[in-house]
Amino acid sequence: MSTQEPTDASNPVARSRSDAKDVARLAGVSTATVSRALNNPKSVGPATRQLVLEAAAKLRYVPHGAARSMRSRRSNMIGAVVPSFDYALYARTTSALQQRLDESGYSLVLAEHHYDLAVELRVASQLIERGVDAFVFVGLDHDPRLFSLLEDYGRPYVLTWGIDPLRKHPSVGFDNQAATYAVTNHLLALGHRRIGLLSAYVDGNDRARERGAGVRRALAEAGLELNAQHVQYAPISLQSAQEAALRLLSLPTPPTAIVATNDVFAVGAMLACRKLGLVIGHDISITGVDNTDLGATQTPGLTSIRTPIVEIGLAAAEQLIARLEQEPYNPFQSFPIELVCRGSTGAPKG
Amino acid sequence: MSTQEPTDASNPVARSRSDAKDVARLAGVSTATVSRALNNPKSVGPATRQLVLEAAAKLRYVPHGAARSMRSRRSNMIGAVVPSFDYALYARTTSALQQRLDESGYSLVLAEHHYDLAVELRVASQLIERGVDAFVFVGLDHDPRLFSLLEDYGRPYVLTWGIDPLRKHPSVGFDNQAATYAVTNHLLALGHRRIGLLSAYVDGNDRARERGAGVRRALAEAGLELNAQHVQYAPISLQSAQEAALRLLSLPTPPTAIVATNDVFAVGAMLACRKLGLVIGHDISITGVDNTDLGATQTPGLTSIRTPIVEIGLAAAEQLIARLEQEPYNPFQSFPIELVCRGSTGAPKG
DNA sequence: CGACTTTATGCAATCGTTTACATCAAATTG
DNA sequence: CAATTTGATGTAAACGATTGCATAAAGTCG
Repeated sequence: MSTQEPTDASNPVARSRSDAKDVARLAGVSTATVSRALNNPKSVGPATRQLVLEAAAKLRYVPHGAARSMRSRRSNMIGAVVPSFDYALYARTTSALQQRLDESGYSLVLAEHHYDLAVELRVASQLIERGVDAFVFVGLDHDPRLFSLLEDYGRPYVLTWGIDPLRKHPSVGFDNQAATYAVTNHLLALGHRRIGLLSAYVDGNDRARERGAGVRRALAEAGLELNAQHVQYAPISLQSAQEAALRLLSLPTPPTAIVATNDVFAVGAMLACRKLGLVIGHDISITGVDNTDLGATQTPGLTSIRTPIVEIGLAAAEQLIARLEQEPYNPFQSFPIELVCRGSTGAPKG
Repeated sequence: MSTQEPTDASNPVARSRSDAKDVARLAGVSTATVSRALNNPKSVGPATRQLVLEAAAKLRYVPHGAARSMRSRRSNMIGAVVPSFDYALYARTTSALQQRLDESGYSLVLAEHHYDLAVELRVASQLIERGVDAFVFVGLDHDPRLFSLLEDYGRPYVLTWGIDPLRKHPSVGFDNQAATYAVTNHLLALGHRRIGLLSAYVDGNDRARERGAGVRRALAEAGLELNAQHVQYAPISLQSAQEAALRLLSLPTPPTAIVATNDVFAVGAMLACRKLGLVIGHDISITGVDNTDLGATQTPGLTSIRTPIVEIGLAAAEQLIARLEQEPYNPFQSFPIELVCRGSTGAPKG
């Protein structure tokens, strides 16, 4: 080891570790050559390279990333800021993202904001401090200061789960409005006329807003409209979705079908129906969005929209990697969605 | 800005940003004072502090973490290495972990190893390179070289989802064996004698191994044993669990109850039963472990074991923070579990 | 074979903080 | 009030890589 201070007992982290100097000494070369042998192998002679590689292996040398990123201004870390992990969806997208990044030697730094755009701004700044090279965000709604920050610090980013209609911010996703438009038309075709909407809060949540708009558009085209009483908002949890659905179902003239803006809400609604003894798919129809296992395994199965959960993660990773490595990339990527019909929808009872 | 190079066009990351020198200049102090004002406020005069804070705010100063961790040998990043995120469980634990870390100013760096301990070793080394101060791992089974690496680089760590029986490695979790022991006894009490086991592969997976052992122990105490034919192993996915369950159920004398080592397997088994037209809770009983929403919302509800999913994440975070800040901590923490009975279990048909 | 190119390597500056040490003014004390 | 302590600030040396530039050795060509 380079330094032999009396092992710094006050710091539980720092410890003996071999550095480039140690490797250089053992290999009988300079630290410059060590760096080159490791990062740009073809720039050193084959014999030297071999020597360095062996020395590095023998010393179990792990380069000091902070030192590297200080000089090279790159950390090889990507930050992902998602609303929440409890929501299995973002976990799956993030998993795909992480895998793809790992393949290219990048690590993922993760943060949640729990649907609070101010928190999002704060954690993004924290991640810049940690040195992440680029960002993945969820959704199109963000604090304008977030974009200034990213601009100031020159950090590439990509928005996910939606496509920026103004084509101002690179984004990968799909048409959220089309998702609920499709399920609503499906319900209309079955004969439903009184349709309820179970939605996440729309403030700062463009996905929820668009999904609500999809319902309204489909209804409008059928000459109907969404009764204000037939709309309920709730935080994303089974429990609160269930409560919200109960409110809908206890109305004097309850809807014959409930469109939920995601599968969690839909399953919450199913719980409410079971509690009330309603036969799902017969007494009432329910639809979700995202086609998760949670919905698919219900009895009856939940009619839903397959969304590009994994594709979004992969595409986001690939776009950022391409940008960081100065390769061509497609800043706007939209994936198709698909209606998946299961037993939770049927003709209205009357 | 300190440097005014012709904006380095070859690097998509680096850009203009203000540094401590800029803040120092604007505040009319030295960089040392800037650092002190920001990190150890009471070590500078109140007027100076104010001046520095204002300058920093005006310049939207974000410290350069790499430079800091280079000098101070701390990155304030914690690494979490989990098997997979697709499995909602680890996502929830990680979410809790992330939140608790965030509260104390730490960031979470994430990696998955997909049940491959060699990959785990590789990503851990990668995270050391990124400079993480401490680690969270899942489970007790690890490559011995992982521990040498952590030792060499002096990185504190905590194992989760199990308690090291040898008390060698700090760990927070619960008694996995007790979980399946409890459900098996529940089934035995209902009168079941032919019990099947649906398990994850046990290689490198102590949780699965222990959960299998719990079943065997309960059976042994009842003078029974687990028929080799009645054990099926599968990767963790609904699809493969369903297939494995179908194999169990197509035996000449199929089990009257299936203990799954987790809820995903159990729900997979439920799908298999539905496919065969078996009435769950009557023709066959099924149990899971972890008490997830996926199981709880099935019809009938899945009998399962509530495990400390969130508690583990919080405790892991707290232990590591305490260690990093040289405060007392409890290296071994075991949480209670609880049997949750629902409709998926009942007396055997015969 | 001399002039010139190419290739491999070393030297040393540099990245942006933190922090030990030096300095100086103000406050405290016998 | 001189001596000494205290507190606030500045100076400059780290931290461990990367990389532009210099240099030396080897290869090329007319």
